Amino acid sequence: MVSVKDVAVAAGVSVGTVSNVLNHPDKVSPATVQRVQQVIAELGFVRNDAARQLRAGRSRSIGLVVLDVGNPFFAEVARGAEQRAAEENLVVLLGGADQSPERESAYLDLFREQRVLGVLITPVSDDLAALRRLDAAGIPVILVDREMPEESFRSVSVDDVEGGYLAVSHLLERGRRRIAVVAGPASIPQVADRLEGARRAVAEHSDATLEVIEVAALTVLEGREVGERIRLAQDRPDAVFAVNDLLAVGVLQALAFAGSGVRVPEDVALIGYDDIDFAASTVVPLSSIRQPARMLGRTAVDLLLAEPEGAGERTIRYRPELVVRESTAGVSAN
Amino acid sequence: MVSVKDVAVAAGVSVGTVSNVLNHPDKVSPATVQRVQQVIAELGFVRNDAARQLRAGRSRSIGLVVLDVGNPFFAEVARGAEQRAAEENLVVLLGGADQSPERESAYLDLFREQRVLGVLITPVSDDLAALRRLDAAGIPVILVDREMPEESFRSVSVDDVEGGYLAVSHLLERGRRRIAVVAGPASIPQVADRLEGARRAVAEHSDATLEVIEVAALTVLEGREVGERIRLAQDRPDAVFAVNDLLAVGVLQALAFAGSGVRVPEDVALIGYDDIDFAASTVVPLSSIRQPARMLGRTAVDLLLAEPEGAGERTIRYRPELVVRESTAGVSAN
DNA sequence: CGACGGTAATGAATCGTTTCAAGACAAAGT
DNA sequence: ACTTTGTCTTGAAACGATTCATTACCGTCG
Repeated sequence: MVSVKDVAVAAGVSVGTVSNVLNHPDKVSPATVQRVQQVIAELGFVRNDAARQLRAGRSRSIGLVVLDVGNPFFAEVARGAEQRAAEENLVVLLGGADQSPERESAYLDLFREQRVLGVLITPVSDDLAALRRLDAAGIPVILVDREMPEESFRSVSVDDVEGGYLAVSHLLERGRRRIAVVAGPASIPQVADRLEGARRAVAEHSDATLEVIEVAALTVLEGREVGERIRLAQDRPDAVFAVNDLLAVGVLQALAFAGSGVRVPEDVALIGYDDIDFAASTVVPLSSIRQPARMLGRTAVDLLLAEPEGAGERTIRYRPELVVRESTAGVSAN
Repeated sequence: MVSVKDVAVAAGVSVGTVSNVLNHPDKVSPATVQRVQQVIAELGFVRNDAARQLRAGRSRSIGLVVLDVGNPFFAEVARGAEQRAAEENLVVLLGGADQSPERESAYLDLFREQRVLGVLITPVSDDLAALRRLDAAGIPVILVDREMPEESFRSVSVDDVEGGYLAVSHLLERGRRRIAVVAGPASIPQVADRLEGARRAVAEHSDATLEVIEVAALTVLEGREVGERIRLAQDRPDAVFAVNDLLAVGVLQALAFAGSGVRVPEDVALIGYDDIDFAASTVVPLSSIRQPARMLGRTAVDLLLAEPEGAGERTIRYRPELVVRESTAGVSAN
């Protein structure tokens, strides 16, 4: 494997000069730059990043740990982070925790060994020890889509309480009163917050009721099962708020097939959360709460790169946005 | 930041011994191991992977470049690769090319600088120069979901010609004769092969016709537009084969909404490709061609890790499998 | 009692790059 | 002619972990 030394010899210059051609071409005479680059091309020299990092003391990469790579929302977040990082000539190491604290922790260890510039993470576990340890070791931690007011971590998130409130208020405005919320495990803070928002909206209408249906995972399949139960229920709700679009899509499939006897939105209105690309194009296009996913990724990188001390915001919170489509369209059922 | 040296001093041993505790604990007396590990814990020492790599000459990571991280099929492939890699204490660097040759090439450069153990890739471009260069530089390249008989790269793939044949044969068996194929850009080899398979199946029935509808990208949105056109067409086909599930879902949405005047599968049968999780739970559950996505990822890693010379297979080809659901169910329309 | 074998521990050399103080050289100024 | 200024280039040190030849030590055996 070709090293700077080989290049130096072949070009008849010192290793220092080769390095300068690579990193500070302005410090080297044009003729020399030319010659060295020629040799580099001929020999097919490629920098050894390990050596470079070793010298530099830190890497040029950022670690990103998300709950689930398969979830389009997080795929979007990752895209945003990558784009922003690329602009700074940095690289994103992407890890999917698949909801498992073990995998999350494995990635954190890895990132530590890699001396990443920082870690962007949507934590699964509530075990913050690992994160604090990173922080203490000088590796900044940025929380993504999660906030912890009492902690010192910087974060970029979307107001989930407001999102939940928006969703359910919208249903109420449409005249719905018997609201069901399909919620994932309450241990997930995003879920808890959206539920809280839903409760607040319902509290504003004395004649409205709220039923919470808890599921084990935020997947299409779980949503489908819940939808099935709703379809067959005696006292069917007239509106459903699913705390994530995957769940909503599942519910929709159970309700909206021909001959189900239930019409969406006429009989049951449905709203999801995240506004994944797919939501815009389900059978009955799905109303949803949009989160600026890509922006979340970009901003997380911004936050990481900002001067660590003082200056910028430490916590950025975006506001979610209601997107109305057919699944909640039409006049009130009442 | 704590280094082996610091640990050595604190534990009253030499750096060599600390290293041995880390890598060959059997060579060190139990008492010393104990003491050193204690100190490591106290000081919060974490190996610097850059230094380790530099010395070792190669890294412990594998590069994976896929067409699109957002596509559930590739998310699955990545999962498989990660699992297998983890078993060998290796790590997968995941890069999404987003269909862009530039991004693909950027990742390859990065992986080269990282001295990855090998690169698993589903190439976007036909420009193999970069891949050959990698190979020449001693970084093995494994093609994923793609095959190039005339090239020397090892590969793991699924027989796309057979898949296309299976799909369309199934439609023909159901009595359909006017087949439309919704195909992505023909420049994508997977697409071309599936189309080829479709042609072969049609050729076996003299009374069957095949219409090819080419789209620019393999997305739900594109599928939807095509579906719209099909719905309104004068001489509507009685069956549609979409070369990927995202397209199929799009087509389905344009056809299968209440009041569209078209029933699936009665009027138009529909089959997709990939059998993504989502396919099983669309409004009209989607028939599809299943590919062992996770296995593809696992096997790619296996291939990479196998003895480079001689011995094992160089090319592994899986067979796709027909999965019948409602979108092609029911008796023949004829 | 001395040689031997085996186990533990050592410390210098090494990987490939970047940095930086110092040197070489030429052009410009006095 | 001699200093000054500035531009290029050099070569050695440093980053942190691993390796390996060497040394130290202790108990055994002849």
